[in-house]
Amino acid sequence: MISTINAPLPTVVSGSQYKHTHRPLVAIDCIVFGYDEEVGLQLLLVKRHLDPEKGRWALMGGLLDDNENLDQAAQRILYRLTGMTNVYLEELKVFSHSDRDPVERTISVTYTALVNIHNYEHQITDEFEARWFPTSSFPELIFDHNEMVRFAKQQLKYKANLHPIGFELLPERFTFTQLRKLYDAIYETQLDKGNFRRMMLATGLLVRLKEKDKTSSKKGAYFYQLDTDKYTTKLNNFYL
Amino acid sequence: MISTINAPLPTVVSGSQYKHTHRPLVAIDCIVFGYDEEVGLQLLLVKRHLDPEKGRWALMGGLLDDNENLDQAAQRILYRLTGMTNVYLEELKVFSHSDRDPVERTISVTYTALVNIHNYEHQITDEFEARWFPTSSFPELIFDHNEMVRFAKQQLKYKANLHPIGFELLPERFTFTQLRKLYDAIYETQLDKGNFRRMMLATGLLVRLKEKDKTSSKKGAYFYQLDTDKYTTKLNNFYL
DNA sequence: GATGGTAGAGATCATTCTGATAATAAATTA
DNA sequence: TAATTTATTATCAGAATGATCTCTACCATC
Repeated sequence: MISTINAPLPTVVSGSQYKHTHRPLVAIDCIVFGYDEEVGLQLLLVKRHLDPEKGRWALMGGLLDDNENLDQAAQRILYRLTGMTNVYLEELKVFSHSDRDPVERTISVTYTALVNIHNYEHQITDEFEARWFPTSSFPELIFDHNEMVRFAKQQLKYKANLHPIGFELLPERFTFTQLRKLYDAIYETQLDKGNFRRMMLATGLLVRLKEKDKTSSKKGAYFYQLDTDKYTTKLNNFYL
Repeated sequence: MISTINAPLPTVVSGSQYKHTHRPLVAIDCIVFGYDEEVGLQLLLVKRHLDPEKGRWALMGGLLDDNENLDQAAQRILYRLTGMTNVYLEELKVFSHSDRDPVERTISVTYTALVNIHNYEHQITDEFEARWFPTSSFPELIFDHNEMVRFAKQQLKYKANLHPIGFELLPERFTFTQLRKLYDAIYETQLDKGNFRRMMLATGLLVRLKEKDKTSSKKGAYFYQLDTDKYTTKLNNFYL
């Protein structure tokens, strides 16, 4: 049996506050994945700017403020530490081990995002030395941030299986080879060209453009583009 | 652009605390689903025992204490309000709208569980008037608890699609008809008998017993039992 | 004791999906 | 011209799926 099972229940209201002494800080940590064809799947990190562990690499994190919910806090924190705006962040999991932060009891709500690195090339600020690292090799992180990243990577593979996820990571126009290489990076494998093409086409989410990409082949590969309408309705209806 | 995006970042450490004034309460709310062949899918609720909204129906909720993480808090709270022990609780989502609790800023981490009602028939205490309600019609709940239940029901359908979930809801020995009726309840549909049997057998998770259930048929239906070893390894390997 | 009802347990069949492999197409280079 | 590279399409066998039907055991009733 767990040790705290006999701890007291919260007591009744006094005035306009609950009688409860334990008020932890609530933090948000953002795990942002990007993709680059040269270096593969990438993870965005910043240098921590406060003690303890000042100067070490960490996820983009901050504390929940008054008058904002967690989604808003995640947006704000990511913006203040990296300059990125309009990132689609999704709640991942709460990390709440009682001494995960040595300074003070802090629980952390993690958020994940997938972004196209090159869309933010010029937007990312240098203030906190935000930098991309390959997901296969990045520095040791503070606190339990390593565990957070491990969990997020698992979740990414899992979701990519079910959702036609990952378009966020590519340029607006892309070839099948580019798309397949992205999936290869996520799964750390090599998918079959023909079958991958058939599978992706079967979703009906791709629109073939007239132009071809001649950079990586002599024949030239058609550019494709996401049918954003179908894509959003598909994502939204997924839970039905 | 969101309104709080220019709010301050957390400041540096002073002594052994972060300089941050906003310390919300952290609550846990448990959404427990049960199943009964007579009445279908059920939801466990308790009468709220403190103001405001005292006496109204609510999810089993409480506040996070020192020296416990959220998983432990969820176990403790569920035990103190219902008497249930050893329930497999899973984190669902954090609800954090800044005025979701009128008394004081409180964020709530929700947990879900699936249990076999009849395993807890005698364990559930009367102290907080815990009661089962059909998921199709239960009383209006306090705060944002209705929204929490809605979200949990969606999630349940979604997961039942992918995982061979739901065995928690049945007695240890069950017939195919019982199992199918449970899935019918979750999906609010009528699945085909033959195909359902074939599908479930294909998972290799069921063991046929020698005995038959004669209550609902003259011929008698074989009892089946979950191969718990295979089941747990399957669940654990799902994220790989 | 023949008939029909009921619920369990399988069988069958057409369709689709999937993985693997091969064939074709278009351009470049040796 | 032949070889090479990458893109694209075709083919084929096996698995999975949905719909429908058959068969079995038992009971009730005429």
